[in-house]
Amino acid sequence: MSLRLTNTLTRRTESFQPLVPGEVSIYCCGVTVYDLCHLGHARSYIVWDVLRRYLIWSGYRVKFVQNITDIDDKILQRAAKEGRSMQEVSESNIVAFQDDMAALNILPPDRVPRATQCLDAIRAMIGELESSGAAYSADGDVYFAVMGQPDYGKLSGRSLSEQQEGASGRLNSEEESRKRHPFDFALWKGVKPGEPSFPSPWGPGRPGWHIECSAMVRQELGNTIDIHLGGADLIFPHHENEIAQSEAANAEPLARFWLHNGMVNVDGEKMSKSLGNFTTIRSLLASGVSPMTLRLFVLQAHYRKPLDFTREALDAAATGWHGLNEALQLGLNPTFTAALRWGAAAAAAQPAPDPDPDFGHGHDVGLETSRQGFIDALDDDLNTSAALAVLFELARPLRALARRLERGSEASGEDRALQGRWQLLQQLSGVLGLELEASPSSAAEAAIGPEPEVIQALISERLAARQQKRYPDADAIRDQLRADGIELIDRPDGGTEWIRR
RNA sequence: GGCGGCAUGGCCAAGUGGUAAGGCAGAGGAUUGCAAAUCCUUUACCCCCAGUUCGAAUCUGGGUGCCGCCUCCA
Repeated sequence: MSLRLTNTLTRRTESFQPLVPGEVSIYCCGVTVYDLCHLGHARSYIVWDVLRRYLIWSGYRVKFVQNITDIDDKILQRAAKEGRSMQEVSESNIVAFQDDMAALNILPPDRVPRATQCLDAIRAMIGELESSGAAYSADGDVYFAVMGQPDYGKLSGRSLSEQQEGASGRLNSEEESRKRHPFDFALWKGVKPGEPSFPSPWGPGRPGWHIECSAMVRQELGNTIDIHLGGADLIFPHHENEIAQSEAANAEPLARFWLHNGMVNVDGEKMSKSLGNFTTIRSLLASGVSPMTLRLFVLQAHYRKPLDFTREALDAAATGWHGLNEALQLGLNPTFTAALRWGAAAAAAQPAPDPDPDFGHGHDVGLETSRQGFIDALDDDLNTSAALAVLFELARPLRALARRLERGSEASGEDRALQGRWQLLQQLSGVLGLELEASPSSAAEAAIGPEPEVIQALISERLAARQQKRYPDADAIRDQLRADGIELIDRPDGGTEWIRR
């Protein structure tokens, strides 16, 4: 079996084969940088990051382009409100966006074109569309004429005739009156007083929203790309219009596969900047939600379905990630690897660039089954939920082992034999971008709570109480330490360990 | 009004014809002075009605509820 993806264009799940064998070209619609990114953006980019990592892991050479819209009405509004220039607003939000993406372990795109840096390509394409009659200019604006495109609406499943009535009610603004058809959209907007502008054959102004993507795709990746990505809210009008422009200009299909991710909902409603019901990525991270928890939260649902954002679901993901993290610690924590005699090879193991076809041959057959289960899951239209189930099953004994070692147990020969399982878990987790984080007992958290000397003193006190069978006193000490986040573990040999929780 | 999607246990969520993955939470047992951890066991009339079929959560028709897009939005 091979990768199958649900293509919005055909409304079917189809077998994916790139145009050029071994190479995949991907364009992903990026953000308009007028504000910080929220969980909805995180979902989208996490999901596409997994697609990209999976393709790379499968052996493809992937070229991944993602734009940044740095000129737009909203940015101008924000700039006016804050007394800053459009560039200042864009720049600060671009930096914040890139920080957020890095924090979420999302691979940076190969190319990140910005609208303001692609004006030549944009103007060239508008010029072509105007010359061919696909677009027309009107009072310094240039509009795309949808009536000239017989297949307009093929992505979103709308027909112009059916939509006309509903749309006619919006013919009120000055801009609308310049359009020949209500669905016509601006390729170039003539400058208005007080706005920044760029020169063009149609007079000073700035590009419309949709044209930048068409121009960038052609410039960076060519006329036809393998996969075009974006949120489901972009299907209409943005992607529909991209198709119209690109295909009118190039006379070739824009993209072979159109993939769209579902929205993040809050109380059953879409999280969005305009509704104001959003939680930004950085506020989530600042509130103590780990990046990997966020990834797990997102990947537990199928990418095309709506995902409800609730505190409970996030907490469940945090606990779930904690368990996976414990298993991943096993091969990367020097104390554990020493106990298991796994050696440097284990610590150095990284996700392999390709699936190892020999894996499992002469090894644990169960591991090969797991590996294949993981591949089958992702091949099935990126069923990350099913892929995670494989990871959790791989992790279960590793996690148990890590906990036993943490509590001072000796490693058995059987434990040492789990190295291959750990390596597979690490490799597959990496495909989902789930990677080890500092353990909770890291230096930062160790600074909180009682000093080790104090704890030891209390443990001694408790030991005395236990020896005298004054159990209520002993338990009082346990409870007191627990309130301070310290858990006591009595070992069979009579010793007492403690860990911070 | 038009187009599209969704409804699975306490919560989240896979599963598209052969009686239901996984995560979180819960219960019982073993073990422990008590704990912790570990191990074992365990928790589903798949929104409703009708139909197709030997057999349906899964297909068809109808109904109900919810959501997205049709204006900027990942």
